[in-house]
Amino acid sequence: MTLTVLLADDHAMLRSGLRAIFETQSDLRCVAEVADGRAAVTEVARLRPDVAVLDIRMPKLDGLDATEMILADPANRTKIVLLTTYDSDEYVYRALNAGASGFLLKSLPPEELISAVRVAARGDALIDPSVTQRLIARFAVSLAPPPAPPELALLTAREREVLQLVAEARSNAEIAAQLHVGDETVKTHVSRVLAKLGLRDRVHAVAYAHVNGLVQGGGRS
Amino acid sequence: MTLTVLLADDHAMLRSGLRAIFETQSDLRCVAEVADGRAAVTEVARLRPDVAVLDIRMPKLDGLDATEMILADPANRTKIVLLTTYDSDEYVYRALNAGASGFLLKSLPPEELISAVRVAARGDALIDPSVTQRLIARFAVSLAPPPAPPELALLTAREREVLQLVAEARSNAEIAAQLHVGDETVKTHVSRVLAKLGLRDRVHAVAYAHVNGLVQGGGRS
DNA sequence: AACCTCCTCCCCCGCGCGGGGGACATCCGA
DNA sequence: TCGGATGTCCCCCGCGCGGGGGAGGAGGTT
Repeated sequence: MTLTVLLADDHAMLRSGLRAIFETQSDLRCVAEVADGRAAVTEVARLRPDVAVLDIRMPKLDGLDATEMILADPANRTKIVLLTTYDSDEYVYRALNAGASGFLLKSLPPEELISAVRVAARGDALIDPSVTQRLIARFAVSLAPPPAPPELALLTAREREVLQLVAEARSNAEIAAQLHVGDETVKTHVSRVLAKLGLRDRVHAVAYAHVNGLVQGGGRS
Repeated sequence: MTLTVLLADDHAMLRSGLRAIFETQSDLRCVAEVADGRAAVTEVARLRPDVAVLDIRMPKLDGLDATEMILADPANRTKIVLLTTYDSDEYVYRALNAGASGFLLKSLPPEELISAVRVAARGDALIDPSVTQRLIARFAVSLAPPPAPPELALLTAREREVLQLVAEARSNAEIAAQLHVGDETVKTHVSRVLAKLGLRDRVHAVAYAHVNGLVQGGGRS
């Protein structure tokens, strides 16, 4: 399986260099070279390469805008690896938001770039280590799971357990069976949960649980 | 300049394997091997290695807790590289929050681990590509709404509208008022939605909507 | 014209659900 | 030792809900 690569950089010399590097790898094939972002977008749409390596600083359309345009079209399956000389936080932020699969500095050893292309092609992502450090510091906070609302502390362990099951749309009878208790017991627990959390009915309970991240998949965010 | 490394894993075999790998590198020296997290903490404090490679699953104290304890002491300049077999999001979150300089899966090729140790030693950070991808996805929440399930196409515009409101735990009467129609109409819509989506009742509809990201703040995820 | 989809509204009927009570057991801390 | 919290089970009652029908009108295609 050979991977097709598109190269976009406004310096012909750098393009030749990268192309030479890629050609040392039997499984990589450089199918296009372009000198600006607009050409990158059109050529990606035409050739559908597996990976596009884009410089950020380019004429007409910079690498970030090109990334956004390429990934905005769901017909494109091309993975984007961005190259830059300067690792400004702003660049990184936009690149990740646009959905790039790689953010690398030009100071990176060539063999790392090769490996990054393969990583991107298989659907994973790679960020330059010097950037990763700052990224961790800055966004570890934003990964924090939604804070558990304080009123949850009012619930007993059993009640939280029941709430979990209610959130999964289980009926009282199903919950009773699963917990090996009578359904009247479940009704009592549910009633207490609703009273303690100030919810009207189990429908509100389901929404509450999902909004507050008490359930998996839910709520993605 | 030779880098000193501490190795922590509860499997002696894996330790030996990693040690052997490190010893192929002239600039790396494995100064200690420990089998649990508590020993890792004390040995790091005693030996002050440049880098500590910790397995996450360890007796007494897991790698994450050990990382937190080590980095909590400002006297330690040791960088932490975490190893794990499973890349649960919870692990990643805790690792990054604790300030680890590396988060790698054991499936990683050995030479990558070597390079990760050097990266960590110079103050940068490296995250396993397969994890990075999800990290980016989570970071760029706005651009990664969960793909809408195909059966949603079966719904008419009105029905989707009603489903939205159902997902927000609105009662039929409330929905009727908001849409300025009779409540019997709403009942019809809800019935059609349930039938088309194969859901038993509105409770399931609420869970469905949240799981599939039809509501804001659903899922966490 | 006939036909279809969609939105709208109406009927009856059964049932799960939630609130209002109460009861009895265990465990634990005052 | 007494009480409080918790978990378990039971009663009755009202009601929102969902399925089963039916029906009319608007807007579109054939």
